[in-house]
Amino acid sequence: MEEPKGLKVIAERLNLSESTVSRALNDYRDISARTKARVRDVAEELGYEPNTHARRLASGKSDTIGYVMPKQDGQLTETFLGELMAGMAKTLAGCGWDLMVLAPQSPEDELAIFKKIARARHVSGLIISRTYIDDPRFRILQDLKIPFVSHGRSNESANSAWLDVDNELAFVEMTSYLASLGHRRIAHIGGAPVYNFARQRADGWKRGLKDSRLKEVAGYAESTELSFEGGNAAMKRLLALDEPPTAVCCVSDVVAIGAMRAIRDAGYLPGREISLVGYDGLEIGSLLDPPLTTMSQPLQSAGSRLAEMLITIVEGKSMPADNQELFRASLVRRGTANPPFEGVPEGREKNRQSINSNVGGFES
Amino acid sequence: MEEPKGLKVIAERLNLSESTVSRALNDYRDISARTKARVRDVAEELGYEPNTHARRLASGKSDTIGYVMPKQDGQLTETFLGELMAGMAKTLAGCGWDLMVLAPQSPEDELAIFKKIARARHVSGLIISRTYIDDPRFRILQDLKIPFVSHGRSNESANSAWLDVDNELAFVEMTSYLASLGHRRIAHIGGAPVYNFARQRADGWKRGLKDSRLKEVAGYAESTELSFEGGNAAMKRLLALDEPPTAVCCVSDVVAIGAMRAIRDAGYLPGREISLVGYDGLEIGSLLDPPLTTMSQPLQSAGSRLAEMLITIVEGKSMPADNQELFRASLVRRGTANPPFEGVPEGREKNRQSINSNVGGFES
DNA sequence: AGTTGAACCGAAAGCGTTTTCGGTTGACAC
DNA sequence: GTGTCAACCGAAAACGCTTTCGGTTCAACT
Repeated sequence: MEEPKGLKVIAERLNLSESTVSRALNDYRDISARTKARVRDVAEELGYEPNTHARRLASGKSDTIGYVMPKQDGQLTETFLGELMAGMAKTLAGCGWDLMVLAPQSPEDELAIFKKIARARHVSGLIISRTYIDDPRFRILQDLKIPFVSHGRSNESANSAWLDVDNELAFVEMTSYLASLGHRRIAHIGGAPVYNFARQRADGWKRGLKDSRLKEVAGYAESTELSFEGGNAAMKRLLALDEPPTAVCCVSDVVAIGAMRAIRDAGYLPGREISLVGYDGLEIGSLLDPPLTTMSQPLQSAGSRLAEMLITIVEGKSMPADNQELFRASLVRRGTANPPFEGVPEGREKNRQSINSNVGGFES
Repeated sequence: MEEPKGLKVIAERLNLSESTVSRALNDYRDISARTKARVRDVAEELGYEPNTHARRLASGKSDTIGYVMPKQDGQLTETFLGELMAGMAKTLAGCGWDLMVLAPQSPEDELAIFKKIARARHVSGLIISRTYIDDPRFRILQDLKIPFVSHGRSNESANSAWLDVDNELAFVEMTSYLASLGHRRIAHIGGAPVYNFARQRADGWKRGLKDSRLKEVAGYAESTELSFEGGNAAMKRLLALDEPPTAVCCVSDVVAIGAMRAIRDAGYLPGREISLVGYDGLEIGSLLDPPLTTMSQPLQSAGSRLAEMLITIVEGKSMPADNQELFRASLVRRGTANPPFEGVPEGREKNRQSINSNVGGFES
């Protein structure tokens, strides 16, 4: 009853040897075109599919890369995971590679996983994300000789492969944009300084200020956790200053949304008394009132590119250090960044309420 | 230079045969405890890690399950992917299994993937999500004899394994809750009727009406796409009715947020003139003003459970039909569901603005 | 003393590929 | 005719593990 599979049957069918069939299928060039065609036909007809494990055992390759999921510390921050992984899986599948998900439960667990991979080699490369300024994983992976590319840079990433968004540039642009609108008191709500992107963004803000010949006011550099509450609390601190800022660059959309809340609670309107720009390009930002101005980063394509880079590295076609790419974020103008407020009488509030709102108006 | 690995070295070290070592490591019971201990010690010392491919080839098992990603049709809907996959990966890793991501680009592509898996058997089971009322995948997978469990039911799921949230019950509760607040005109904004969950939720709404002895008003059953715009448009249609509803059950949080917008644009306040309940428990809902009342569903645990179920099925320890589980969603009371509006004079709007707001007030 | 049967271990046959190393052709030139 | 060189293909050895099938030993029971 069990229909025998494998190279064997197709070899017997054609009076060829298994090795010939194998090479025909793999397009070796010492097999005649005619034979290749015959083999392929029969393979097709039989619905032959090579046994992955046998192939990988024999060839010593695993054709599999792993994605190390960042620790789950919130719901919103993971919005990008789906897109990123879809991008990776898509291009990997195109090359016949597999995507394996690794979800370490702790740093020790992560290390154990790395070590296991280094020995078993059933995964030939890794993609890591959420990099720290000083990220031990870079050294560990290099020492273990596990090919990898990181989504985000680090102090340790000089010789390794990475794909990053130019966070600094994004925040330079963001800051300059606010300055060009006329703002002179521009603050920054940043993330925990262990994250590399947090540093980059803070640096960008500083450079942006400098470019616009603005001085960094004391107390304008806030740092907080990447959450709604964090943004909320940081904004409150900014509002409590003697001279509160008129515009704020936020390290993420979620933080910006928290900040919006604080602004509202203080009796102001985000985008009017205080302008605000977020980062991430979360779709949800466009549903707010007013819709959140933000910088959006490419995600699907990042996943796709990460996969491509890793494949060429694993296959030895390029060196890690030759695979370093910077993507650009782009400004999404919505409703929370406007010229500085000019003390319009209270009565006009109603008219400004839907300022720059980009969501469809009421029709009927 | 190449340090030889494998069972061989550890066998030689102990003057044992490879087969004995293998069985010792796999805890066969015809190996003495003493031998097992010795073997384990040496294995430990050498940092031995079995070759996954060889093991899988020899044993005929793959210890891998695949997760079929839903088509990417939006950003927000994928919020749950990260959590779900983390849950799966976590429990799989606990059993030494791997999680592989499959991202079909089209229905045909999906079918091709299924066929390939059926032949190559390098993945021993699948988890699918986003089920349709009539979902061809159930039959296909059964015909191909690929073990699977679905996250969500279907008309075809009677004999297969699934894990679902009791969508109907959730919407019964949601509707009853609104009725208990005093609402008598309760509408529903549902999703595309191809999705099984959309039907279940609509059914729940209807049953909830009946339970509360309310009649289904003509025009109160809206159906729309699962997006902000969809919810927005549907709500507008409801508002245009001669007798608009005083409360609306929304098929998802995103749809509810769109509906909120329409309510605002019509000059009303969500949760005052018109109450609203969403579904999904998205964290972002709590950041809105007023914060969105919603039903939240478990996600991490769902992923975890899905994985567990699939493993027992793949290992033949239980039948698919014996693995059908219903989770419950729970009501998250926030600010958009309140007793019907009693025509309070316009002036009081300011006071009601932050009704039931659950976000921290202004302190300083 | 012979039989039985645990308890423990080794030999060897796979598992389904890839890949190395030759071997056999036939053509073509010398 | 002998040599040479492509062009094709087969035999067989890996790859590193699992698992079946026996074989030996030794205690315990007739």
